[in-house]
Amino acid sequence: MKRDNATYNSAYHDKHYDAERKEYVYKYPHAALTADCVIFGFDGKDLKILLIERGLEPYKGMWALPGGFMKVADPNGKPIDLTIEDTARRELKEETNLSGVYLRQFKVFSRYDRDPRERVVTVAFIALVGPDKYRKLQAETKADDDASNALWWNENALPPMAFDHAEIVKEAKEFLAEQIRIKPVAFNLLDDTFSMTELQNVYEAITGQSYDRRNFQRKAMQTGMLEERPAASLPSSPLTTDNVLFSSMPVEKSNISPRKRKKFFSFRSQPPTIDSDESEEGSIKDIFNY
Amino acid sequence: MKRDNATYNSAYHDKHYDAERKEYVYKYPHAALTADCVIFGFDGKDLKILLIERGLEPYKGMWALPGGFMKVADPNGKPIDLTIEDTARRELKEETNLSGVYLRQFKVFSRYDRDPRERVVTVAFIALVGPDKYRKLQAETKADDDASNALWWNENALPPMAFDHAEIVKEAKEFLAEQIRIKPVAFNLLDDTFSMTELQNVYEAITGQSYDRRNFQRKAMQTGMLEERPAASLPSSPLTTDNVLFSSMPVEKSNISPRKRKKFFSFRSQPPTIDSDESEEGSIKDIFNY
DNA sequence: CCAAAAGTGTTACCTTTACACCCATGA
DNA sequence: TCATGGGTGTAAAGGTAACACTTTTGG
Repeated sequence: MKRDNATYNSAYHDKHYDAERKEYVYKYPHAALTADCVIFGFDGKDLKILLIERGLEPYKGMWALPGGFMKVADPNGKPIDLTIEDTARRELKEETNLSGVYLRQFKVFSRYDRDPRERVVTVAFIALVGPDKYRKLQAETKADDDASNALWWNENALPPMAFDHAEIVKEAKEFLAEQIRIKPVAFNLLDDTFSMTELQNVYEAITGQSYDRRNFQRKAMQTGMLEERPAASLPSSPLTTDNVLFSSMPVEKSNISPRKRKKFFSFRSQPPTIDSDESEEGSIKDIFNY
Repeated sequence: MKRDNATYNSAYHDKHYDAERKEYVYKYPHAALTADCVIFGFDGKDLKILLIERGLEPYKGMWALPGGFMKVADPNGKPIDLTIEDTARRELKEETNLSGVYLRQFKVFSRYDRDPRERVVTVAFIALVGPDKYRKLQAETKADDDASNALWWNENALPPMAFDHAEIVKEAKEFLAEQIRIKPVAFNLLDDTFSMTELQNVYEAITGQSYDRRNFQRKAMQTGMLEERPAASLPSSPLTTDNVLFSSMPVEKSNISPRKRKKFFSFRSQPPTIDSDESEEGSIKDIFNY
């Protein structure tokens, strides 16, 4: 059992900044670090993934995930204190103008030959975008007609992709399918206010299963995480779009409607918690799942 | 919407190997990449975590997770094709002499100041070790009496740790607790043959809950993942240890024992699959869990 | 011999599933 | 008016939780 990495460990950090030539010199080679985002968008019915057309070699003209390098120092060599999450957030903003969206790292991809230029290790993220922002982004990229190089693709009909991005997308979908079973992440694919059908569509799109409408609704309400939104409090969305199948923010008809109307809900992050005491013994419902 | 990272992207890869000075020169600074392992060991009753006492600054004398740098090229500058997983596996072997154990990355830690020497980003892994290897390792480190710097710690009584390793361990425990609910990872904390009590102890240690013995057993068998191991086929373990509370490999008393005896099981990775047809409609049992 | 572990089954309760009809809305 | 979406309840089946006594094992 040799536990002595002394030489390697100490020497590894031999490095300096050559201020004159503006270069960084290391005793040992370093891989480059990037953040790549698999952005899932929900239009009310289907799941989409946002891809960007590459304008540069390698893989010029192919589609790729938004992403970029983690910056460790500014042009003067001064260190920058941004994490890999910050990097992902920055790329989202720069490449797609998205901000305030759910963002979560899920896996590191480090195959030796995944980038032909140099050794590049990437931290892959998923981002989740609701119908509002989905349509807003779609409208923006459409307006940007000369070089509209960002596009929402149906998650089941993706184009050939650069680097190992097809593999990253595949794993992102698996990760999302796993997460939605055990955590309330679906709400990040919805607007503040949404219909039960939209919620169900999210689940069906991600899991690939279909559910009984009534049972789904009952189960969803039983979680205590949903709050029925009074019709009067529906925010009116001035946004007009072209081909919207499921409007999540219906225009209110001067809020008089004595008849039945579609119900809307919002997500209540913490359940009413009227629970009384905690028992010592836990449920074994989930044991050996999957 | 500015999607043009052209300059940055192309310039980022300016780099070369100065063969004469044996140095690596980059136009942009690169972070160092490491793999750190949270090794969970199960002694038949409790969960332990393996830590290593640092022999070098920084944090000399403190306890830390086994881990090390991803090597990107050999001393002659020739590229090495090892992934971050390979790096974790290598460190496990070098620092603890463990091999063939369950290993899985779970999160990247990239805080700016997590290493005082240079910018270091780490990919954190969990490793799972069953009682056999647990005891073997404990014996080895005990024999190594002059500088035994590797130790199993009770997961609930850990010493102060170097770097941000306390945070990494905390998240590793959360990750493991999440995983065990949805995937059959518990078997990686057990030997090939184990008792039902051991299996239950794993679940109780990780989830922090207690279960009814009979219900647990029935549920476990219903999964179809367990195979009862005939007493005759019990492998005899020549390993002798000092203070073993739950021997997972009982010494056979010349395999004659007309009376009842403790049952043992092994993990059957794929259930008998005598299932007939798949229905279109899926279960909604798991919706909104957590 | 004693203490602690481990084998075993049944019942009540709760959750899940399957299923049909009517009304509202918009084309 | 016709097609589609969406609101609503009940009963049967299946799964979970609670529970006690006896035998075995090891000290």
